[in-house]
Amino acid sequence: MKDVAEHARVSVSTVSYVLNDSGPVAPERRNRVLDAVRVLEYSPNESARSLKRRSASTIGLVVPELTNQFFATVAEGVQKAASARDVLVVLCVPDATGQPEESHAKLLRGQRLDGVVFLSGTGTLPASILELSRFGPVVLVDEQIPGFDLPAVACDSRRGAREVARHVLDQGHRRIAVISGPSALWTAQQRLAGYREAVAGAGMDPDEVPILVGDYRQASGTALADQALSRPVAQRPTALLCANDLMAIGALEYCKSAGIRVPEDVSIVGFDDLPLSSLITPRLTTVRQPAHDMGYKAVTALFDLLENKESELLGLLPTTVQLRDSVAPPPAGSP
Amino acid sequence: MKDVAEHARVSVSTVSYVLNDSGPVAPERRNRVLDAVRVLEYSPNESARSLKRRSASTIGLVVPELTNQFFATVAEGVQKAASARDVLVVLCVPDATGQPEESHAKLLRGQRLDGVVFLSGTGTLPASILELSRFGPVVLVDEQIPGFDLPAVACDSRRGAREVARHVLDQGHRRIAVISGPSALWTAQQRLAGYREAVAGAGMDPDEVPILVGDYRQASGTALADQALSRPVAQRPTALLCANDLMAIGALEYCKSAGIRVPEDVSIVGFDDLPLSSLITPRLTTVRQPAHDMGYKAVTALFDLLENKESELLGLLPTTVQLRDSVAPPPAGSP
DNA sequence: TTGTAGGCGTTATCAG
DNA sequence: CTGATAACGCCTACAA
Repeated sequence: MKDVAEHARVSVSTVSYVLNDSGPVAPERRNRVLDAVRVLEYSPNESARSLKRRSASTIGLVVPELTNQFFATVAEGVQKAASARDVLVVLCVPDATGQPEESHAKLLRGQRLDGVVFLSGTGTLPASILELSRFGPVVLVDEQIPGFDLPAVACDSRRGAREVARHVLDQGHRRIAVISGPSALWTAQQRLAGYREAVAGAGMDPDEVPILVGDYRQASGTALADQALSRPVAQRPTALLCANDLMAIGALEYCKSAGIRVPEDVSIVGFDDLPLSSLITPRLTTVRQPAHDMGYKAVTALFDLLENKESELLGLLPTTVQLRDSVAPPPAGSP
Repeated sequence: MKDVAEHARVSVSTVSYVLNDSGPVAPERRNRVLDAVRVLEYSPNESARSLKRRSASTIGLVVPELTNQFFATVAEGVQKAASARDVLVVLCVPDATGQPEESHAKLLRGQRLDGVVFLSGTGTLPASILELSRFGPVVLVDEQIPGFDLPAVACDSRRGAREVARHVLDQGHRRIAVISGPSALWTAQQRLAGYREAVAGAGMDPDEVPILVGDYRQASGTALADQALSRPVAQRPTALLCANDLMAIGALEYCKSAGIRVPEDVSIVGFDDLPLSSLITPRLTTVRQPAHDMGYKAVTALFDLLENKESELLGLLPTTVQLRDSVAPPPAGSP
């Protein structure tokens, strides 16, 4: 920067004024500065800037795994929103082993990050998030922590679950099983609640619907489908409500290997609308979440927070049921 | 830091010595410092550190899109390798619109990033990469720029392509078409070369194999499959060699909609082994690339570069053919 | 073994 | 409108 100042025959402060237009500069000298910048290919040292401004123009994105396309989509939304503000996004994939408490908190403590977008997804411990939020603003995506209202951007899982369940019930299904997500997760609770509402709405007793608790991963869908469907045909559920697509796909795999036809013998629905869900056979009936939007909005909310703007982004984003091929009326002869 | 020094009744330099063990400190005073750190929850300001050390302990990861699982997997490898070194990863998804030259170069210029791992994938302009590499070390993943040997971590696409093509030929296929990737891309060239080698190896003339050039995206697979297969059955290819899985999936979609059975009427192979490729029906025969490894190795190479270690990671990583259901012998009666 | 002081590249304050 | 100058928080000779 000193070089630029010399080259332009002005003082460093003038250079600074020009670069941030933070002060009045005579047009002629401003041009001299701009020229010098170009000639010398100067660009300001961002570390020094952060040091002085006490802000890093960088946010963190905590995500359990990128290979899950839902997370990847949210991440893209986050990235877009951040780069629209000229802010960098640091990718944090918490190590499965080890104390998340520490590793997360370290992120914000060094002041390299101004805030964090937290995608808890497969059930990180609330403790580690709370710890993190002591050191700076944190916005949760797709999850909430009941009792601690951290700012969160989520969507109306409950409504989506209710609607997709209603669709299944409307087809005539009465023997239904739920493959739920980890019960500690808000989304899993919401979806379950939605399913139960629909069941109640159809005049059935929600308590009679078997709930199998999975972990949102494909393998658990397979295992639980086995568990749900391994019984005499007359008692076997004719529809499986899966709390996410990955488990639904696992269930589909199970059915394929067990010779159970979908949707002829059993209907299956998922939740998330992963891109691959419309590629598999049968195409999965599911609930679309605005994943990209959620990421984008989370960043917006984070910046509002950083500027004390008190933006309550608490309104839930809408979900939309995607009707596809994995649902059909129950086989003839089932009650 | 001054606070810590006061609390521990030592000088700031002692604190610094302790924190980096960059100087001898009496055990008793060291403990006092460590205590103070804990009590005050002190952690060093990383911006100041970077400023002084002229290195940010941060690398950039440029990736065309995260929703592509191949990229996501590489990204996870990058993340792992970086966090093993306590280095942050900044996610850069170049804006489709706008000058990549500028936006990329900006990354390294501000010295917030020590280096960049560049995942060119769907064909970013070499110019923008070259521009970037003027300002700091850049390691390419999965691509090379012929003529400019930038350090690159890639895998042996050519061999994989040759082997999978040979498998198809071994099944008896003789009317074959290739759905290739963008001809500017090294991977596309390599794969095409591999296919041609296999064809020549089977005693056929490679120049008689029709080459349809796609863009590695699903839609182009669909369109080109249409083009390749819309002809009298007697002349229609019995096998499609697709240069990546996405296009193979597109081709599969086309076949499904056109009532062409895979693999009974036409065999299809892909390249990449995306997780979803074994989920679709029929399960796709394809070539696995060590995506995670490539990401990991790229970071290793980048750090070697940063330390002038001259690590030539030019050895190509191995690929492995995944035999699955989308290939069968050609229909009876085809030459 | 410990402390003091200077500087890393910017920005902001305050005289001119 | 412009230019010295003092921080920002840390590291590191160098001196004690």
